[in-house]
Amino acid sequence: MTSNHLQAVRVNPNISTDCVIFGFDFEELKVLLIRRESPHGPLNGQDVHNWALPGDLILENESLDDAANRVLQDLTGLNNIYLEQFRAFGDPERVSRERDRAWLASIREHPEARVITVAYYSLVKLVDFEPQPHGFAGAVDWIPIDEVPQLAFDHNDILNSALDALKQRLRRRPIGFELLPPKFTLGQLQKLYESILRVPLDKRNFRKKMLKKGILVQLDEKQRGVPHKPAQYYRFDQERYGAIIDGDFDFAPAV
Amino acid sequence: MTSNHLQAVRVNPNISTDCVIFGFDFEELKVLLIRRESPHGPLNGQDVHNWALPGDLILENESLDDAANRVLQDLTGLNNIYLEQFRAFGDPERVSRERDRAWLASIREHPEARVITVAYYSLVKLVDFEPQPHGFAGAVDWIPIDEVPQLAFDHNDILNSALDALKQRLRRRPIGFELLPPKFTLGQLQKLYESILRVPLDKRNFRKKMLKKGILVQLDEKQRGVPHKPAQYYRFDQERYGAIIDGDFDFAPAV
DNA sequence: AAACTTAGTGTATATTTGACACTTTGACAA
DNA sequence: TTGTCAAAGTGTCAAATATACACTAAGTTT
Repeated sequence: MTSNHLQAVRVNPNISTDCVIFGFDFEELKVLLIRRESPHGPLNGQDVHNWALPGDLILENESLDDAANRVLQDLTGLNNIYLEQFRAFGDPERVSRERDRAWLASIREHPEARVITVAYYSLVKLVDFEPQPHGFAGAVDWIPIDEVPQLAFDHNDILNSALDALKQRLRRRPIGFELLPPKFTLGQLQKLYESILRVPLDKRNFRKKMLKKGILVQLDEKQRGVPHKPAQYYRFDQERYGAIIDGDFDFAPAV
Repeated sequence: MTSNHLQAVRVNPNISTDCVIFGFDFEELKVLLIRRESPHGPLNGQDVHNWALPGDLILENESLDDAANRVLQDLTGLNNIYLEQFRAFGDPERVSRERDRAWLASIREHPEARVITVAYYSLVKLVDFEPQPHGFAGAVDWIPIDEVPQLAFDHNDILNSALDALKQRLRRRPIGFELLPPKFTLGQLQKLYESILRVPLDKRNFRKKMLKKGILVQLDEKQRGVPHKPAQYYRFDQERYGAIIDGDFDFAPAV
C-alpha cells in the first residue's frame, strides 16, 4: 500500500516497450532509430552497433500503451501518435549480449535484469515530425528500411516482425486517413502501398479498387509546379471510413 | 553473474503468461478453464468468480514461449501444444481487483506486485486431451464459449481477444492438420469453421472451396453406425499444406 | 415400409481480378 | 515556340472467384 505510493514513479526493471515508427515521405519507407549515448557522452567503439529502436523500461503505474507513448516522446519528442501493439519479445538472453552491456550499465539501475519488451508500431507522415533527440538518444534519424544497420539487442527481429504486422494490416484495411497528409494524390498513395508491400502494383487497377471503396474524396485542387501533368488531390472521407471499419469490412471469405 | 545462477529457478514477479486453449468436439467451441484453489483448499466465497485461464508467472530464465508451455502443463497436464502468442495485457490495475486479492495472497510471494501477462492461444482436438488439475488448479474443464462465466482478473478480455485472433487466423489459412483428428468428414470441418467464425456457411460452396485447395485427401473409409447417410472421411495432406504455408499462400489482394 | 437425418452434388449469375497501351498536361530546355 | 520529359489519367476483355439455390442418396430407427 504505502510502498505502492513510493513506487508510483519507479521503473519496472523487467519490462520495456519498443516503438517501431515507420515514416513515409512519398519516396521510400523509413524507420525511426536512435543512437544510444551514455550520460557521459557518446559510447566509444563501433558506432555502427549503437543504433536502436526507441524504447525503455515502463513505469510501475502506467499501462503498456501509455509507456510506449511516453518512451517515444521522451526519446524523440514525437507524441500523439497512434501506436499499435503487435508482439512481446522475451528471449531470456535478449539483453545480455556483450555489445549491449556497456550501454545498459551506463543507464540502468539493474543492468543485469532480464527484460522482456512489448513492441508497438506506427506509420506516420514523415514530413510532420522533426524528431529531436532527448534522454539517452544521442541522435534520432529516419533510416530507409533497406539501409538499417545491425541494431541493439534483438531490435532487428522486432523491426522485421513489425514490417510483417504492417503489411498484414495494410492488406486488411486501408491505411487510415490519420496516416496521410490532408491531401494526397493517388500516385502517392500507390507508392505508399508499394513501399510497404514491396510489390509493384498496376496503376489502373489500383485506382479502380481504391476509388471503389468510396473513402476517397476528390478535391478541387491539383498539384502545382511539378514538371509533368499535375495530379488531382484527394482526401480521405473520415465518416465513411469509420463506417467501414466498424462494420465487418474485410470479411475475407472464410478459408 | 553469481546472482544469475541463484535466479535460475526463481519466478519473475512481474510477468506472467496466460493460455487460451480452444477445444472443438465437433459440436461446439469450448475453452479450457481452471478453478482456482489456494494451497489450503478451495477458496471460500463465490465459486462463480474463481474460474480463470490457466496462467502463472514466468521463470527468470525461460522464454515466454517456454513459460506458456510449462504453465499449461503444470496446471492442466496438457503438453506438446502449439501455442501462438497474440498480445500482452498490461493495465496496471489488472491484478488488483478486490475479488482477486485473497487468491493472490495465498499463492504468491509478492501478491501486490504489478503483473503484465503475455497471452497465447491454441486450438486442439478436444478429444485428445483429458486435462487433469495440478498445482493451484482445483479443477480443469472445457467450458462452451457461450457459457463462460465472469473470470479472474481481465481474463474475459483476454479470451475475447483470443477469439478475434483465432478468427483472423482461420480466415488467413486453413486450420492445420495438427488441429484435427487424423480423419474427419467435411461436415465436421464445416462445423469447426462455423463455430469459430460464428456464421453459417453454404455446404456446397464450402466443399468446393476446401477441396480446391488441394490439401485434403479422400480416404477409403466412411463413417459407420451413424443414423443417416455415412460421410466420407478425409485427411490433411501434410506435404501440400507445408508448401502452401511457406509460399505466399494467402496473398490477399492488396487493399 | 415409412420417416428421419445428414451426405452429397451442379449451375447460373454477379463480382472481382489482372493484364494491357495510349493520350494528356504542365515544366523546362533548346 | 517548339520539342522533350515525366508522371497523370483512362477502359476493355478474359479468367477466376463468389454466391445463391434444391433435390437425391444412403443409412438408421420406428
